[in-house]
Amino acid sequence: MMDERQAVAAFAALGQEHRLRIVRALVEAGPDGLAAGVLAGQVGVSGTNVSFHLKELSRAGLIRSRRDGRSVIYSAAFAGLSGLIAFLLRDCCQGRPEVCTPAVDALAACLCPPGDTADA
Amino acid sequence: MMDERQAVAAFAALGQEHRLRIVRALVEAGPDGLAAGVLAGQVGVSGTNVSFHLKELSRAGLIRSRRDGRSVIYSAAFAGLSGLIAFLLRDCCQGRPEVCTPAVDALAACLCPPGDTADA
DNA sequence: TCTACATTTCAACAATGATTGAGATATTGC
DNA sequence: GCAATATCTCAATCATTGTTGAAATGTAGA
Repeated sequence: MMDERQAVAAFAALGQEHRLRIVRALVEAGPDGLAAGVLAGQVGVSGTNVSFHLKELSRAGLIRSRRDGRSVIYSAAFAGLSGLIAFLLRDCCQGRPEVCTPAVDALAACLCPPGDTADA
Repeated sequence: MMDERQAVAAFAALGQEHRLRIVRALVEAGPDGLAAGVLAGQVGVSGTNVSFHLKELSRAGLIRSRRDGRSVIYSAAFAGLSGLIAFLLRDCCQGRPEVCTPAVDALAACLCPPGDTADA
């Protein structure tokens, strides 16, 4: 369960043009992810700069990385994204929990495939 | 449909301890909303400061306000929140659109009661 | 091992954002 | 109109954050 501190860090991470583009590119790319250099080109920033932003996003628990040859491949941490949404919308369902709760759960299930845990 | 500029502004607005607390309090409060003074007490900041943050959140389209007597009542802009989530997750459903798309739509429908439009 | 490639670390600067207190505006009841 | 309440605007200060270039690290192939 995500706490306030984590949620603030995650939203702040997304509240930056280049980082939001990175996350969206990774969400779109799916579990296969993208190399740091590819992301730099796609987002339009230098290698140094993309590395800075990727580190921020990792600290916020929104992306994860794995090394593949000389490249580092980044991918979206779907559990982190799902937890963030759940945190924001917790207790949002006054009088209509029968609609909202299943929707949040369905979204979490969709975003978070088996084996993808919240801890990155 | 929310664009990148709006989404960055909205995430940046949520990426601040006091503002995130304000939004969560308003989400929890539901459509009735809360007065600025009540929010200041609940979040733990001065009146001057809560006013600054409320303005930021309004600019980001995440809250709306109405005057009631000498108080100004703020409430969550559920359409804005829903649009933000949809923006973040657009194209998130490689191979499984049958799961993800309905979940996003259901959440939007839950958050956005009839008559609550995105432009605030 | 040597060279090329991919990414990260580091230090410095510029830009942006949060907080505060004093004063201004708007609303209500006497 | 006057006093009290609620909120907002403004200017100044302080802290955080984004960007850049140079140098360091790690990896693959000749």
